[in-house]
Amino acid sequence: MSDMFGGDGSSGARRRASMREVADLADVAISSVSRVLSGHPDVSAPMRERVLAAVTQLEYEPDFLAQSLRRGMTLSVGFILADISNPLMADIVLGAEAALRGAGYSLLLMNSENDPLLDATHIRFFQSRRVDGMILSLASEQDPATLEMLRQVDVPIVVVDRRLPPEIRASAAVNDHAAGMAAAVRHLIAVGHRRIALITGSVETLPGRERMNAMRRVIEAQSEQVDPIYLPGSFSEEHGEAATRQLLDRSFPPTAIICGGNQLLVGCLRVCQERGVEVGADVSIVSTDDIPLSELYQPPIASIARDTVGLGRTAAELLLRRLTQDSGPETVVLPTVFTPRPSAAPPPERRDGSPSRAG
Amino acid sequence: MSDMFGGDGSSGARRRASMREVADLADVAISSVSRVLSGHPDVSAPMRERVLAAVTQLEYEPDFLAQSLRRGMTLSVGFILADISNPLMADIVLGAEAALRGAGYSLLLMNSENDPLLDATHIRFFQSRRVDGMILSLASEQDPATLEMLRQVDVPIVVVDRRLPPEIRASAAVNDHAAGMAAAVRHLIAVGHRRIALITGSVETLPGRERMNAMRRVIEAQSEQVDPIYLPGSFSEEHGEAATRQLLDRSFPPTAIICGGNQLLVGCLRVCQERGVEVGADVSIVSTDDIPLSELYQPPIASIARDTVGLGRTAAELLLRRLTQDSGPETVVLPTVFTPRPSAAPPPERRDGSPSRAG
DNA sequence: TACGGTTCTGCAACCGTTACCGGAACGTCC
DNA sequence: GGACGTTCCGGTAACGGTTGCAGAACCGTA
Repeated sequence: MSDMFGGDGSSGARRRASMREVADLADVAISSVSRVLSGHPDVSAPMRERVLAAVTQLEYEPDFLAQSLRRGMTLSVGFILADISNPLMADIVLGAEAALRGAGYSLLLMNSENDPLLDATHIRFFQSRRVDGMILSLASEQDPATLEMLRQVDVPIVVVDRRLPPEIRASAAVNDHAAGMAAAVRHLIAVGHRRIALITGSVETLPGRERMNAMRRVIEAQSEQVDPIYLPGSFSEEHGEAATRQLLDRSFPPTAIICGGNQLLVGCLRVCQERGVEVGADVSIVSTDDIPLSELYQPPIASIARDTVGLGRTAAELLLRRLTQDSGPETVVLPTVFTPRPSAAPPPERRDGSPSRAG
Repeated sequence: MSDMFGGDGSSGARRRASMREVADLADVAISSVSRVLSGHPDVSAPMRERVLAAVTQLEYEPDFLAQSLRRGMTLSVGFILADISNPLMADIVLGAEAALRGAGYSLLLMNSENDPLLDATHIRFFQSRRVDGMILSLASEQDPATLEMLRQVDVPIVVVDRRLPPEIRASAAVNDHAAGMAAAVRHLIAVGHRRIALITGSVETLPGRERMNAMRRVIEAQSEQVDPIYLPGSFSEEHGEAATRQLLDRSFPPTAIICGGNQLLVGCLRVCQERGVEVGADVSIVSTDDIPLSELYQPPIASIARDTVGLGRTAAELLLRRLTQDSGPETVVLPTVFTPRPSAAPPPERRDGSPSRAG
């Protein structure tokens, strides 16, 4: 192994050179090396030459760790989300990572597995890692431990699709879930549905709450008599399945189901197929957060979509703004759009106001 | 702001306490605090008491940065992948992150956007960040700049579904793509297909190469006359679309298409729908890397699946083994399984004179 | 009492940088 | 020629920890 060190320098793992060695080789003080590398004006041309020559000869590269310790910033951002395997989250990370990378920051990623306790643990962990900021997609907006932890945080925070008490001073990148949901519900009512179910995730998150409220408001404002069914739970395939089963088991099942999340949709479709319920005929389906499945399914699934990559990018930009300028917390609201597709069709003929499946 | 510091300690962002302050409060030397916290045996019970009391009172938490600098390890792992928004990659990250987190490590994530140049840049960057190890899913196994960079790396490397020259001494977590692909091709031949196309990604990655080679081997070993078409390219929806178009435009289009990647499948299905080509009837389709779409599509898509989360976990475990014990590089091969589904059906009757099994 | 052996604690160096401060060298002007 | 201002550079104290080493205090024993 040791024969690899100080070899011809063309290959093989070499020990990293430190500033000290550069200084010795260039025969200058260590502080001068620092000045040259950080672009300080007080350096003469000849010295800069000598130092840079030594730097290239030794392939010196500054130690980020030491720099961070000294400068008091790490150029890293902590990112917490429930589950990276959710394509929605993955897109958000994709957008955020690219934007942050462009600004010289890197991303520390942790999954909370939808557990508020893990959220709190991770936040504390990021603190001791000295991240310069955090982007959070919390499992719950209401968990006391998490909120208490957040109050202790002394770096800028940006939440994605969440709303936090103002004293936490978090910026927020959110979607206007109400608009898309309202459009979807109005569409369903317009084509004739009178019994509409919403399967959604935790009401302790902004999307869960807003979608439910928006649907409720639309239905209340409507002159016709519409019968809503709300089934909040978790953003998981399991809840999608269980809720759908429960809906189909009712003596008067809904004629339309809105799935508030792509995992819920997967569970819902699985049960529909299992039971031989024909989507777009026996039951209409609307989903949120377009995934390939919604576009390519037969019939294509109507959905309430949004620019998820853009959401991540926006979150990163909000954080960068707090990091570079020291502005206060801001909130950016991005649109959602409802795209009607054949899965949202008129309900089957009613014969007696009872179970609609003609079989 | 300053009124928040040193307040009642119940909330608000406080300045972090340093070891110095803990030592002062407990009236011991700073080194004693360190010993207590790191579980050194040379500490008397009364001193431990005093120190721990001070620690809780000040809510002291050690600075990871300083510890890393001193100890020479950061407990962090760099992870490079092409694109986190690919569910396959996301699952890998999910598995790896959980395993690493369990061992106290955290994940630094960067997307390479399928650009080998970015791979090289990120690797260098991770070096200066002093990560303790790297997990890589490289855009190309053959890019000279990347390989040269990798030779300079002095921490353990694990590649996911890639193979590197032995002098780089990387561990590898790979799938046995050949087995699944061979089973799929044999199945297609058995049900009567004689013109089979493979749309796949870059041959500069292990899955791309292995899938192609496996198909070639099966066809050569076969007694019947089978006509293969290979369309390597990139793992993207665009390539999936373009390749499918090209296939369908042929005067004798293939009766079966194998998509070597979920993004390719999306592109392929999109074009099939666009052209009104009926999957499982006009053309059979097999895909790799099960996603919800393959299971729920009508007809369900036959696929060559694997445990992607397990792949990520395995990669993490391989890395941990190198970090804790200092064993040499190892390779772990995980299975792939072919699941026949209705999308892989016998070919339609031929009119062009070539043999066909009368279904 | 003198001695050796434990057990505990503090000092100080060090990890690799940055930034402040002071001083040397030089030029300029009266 | 002395006072003063620039320009450039080196020394050194941090940043917040860890750890080898030396020494103090205490014990038992001869």
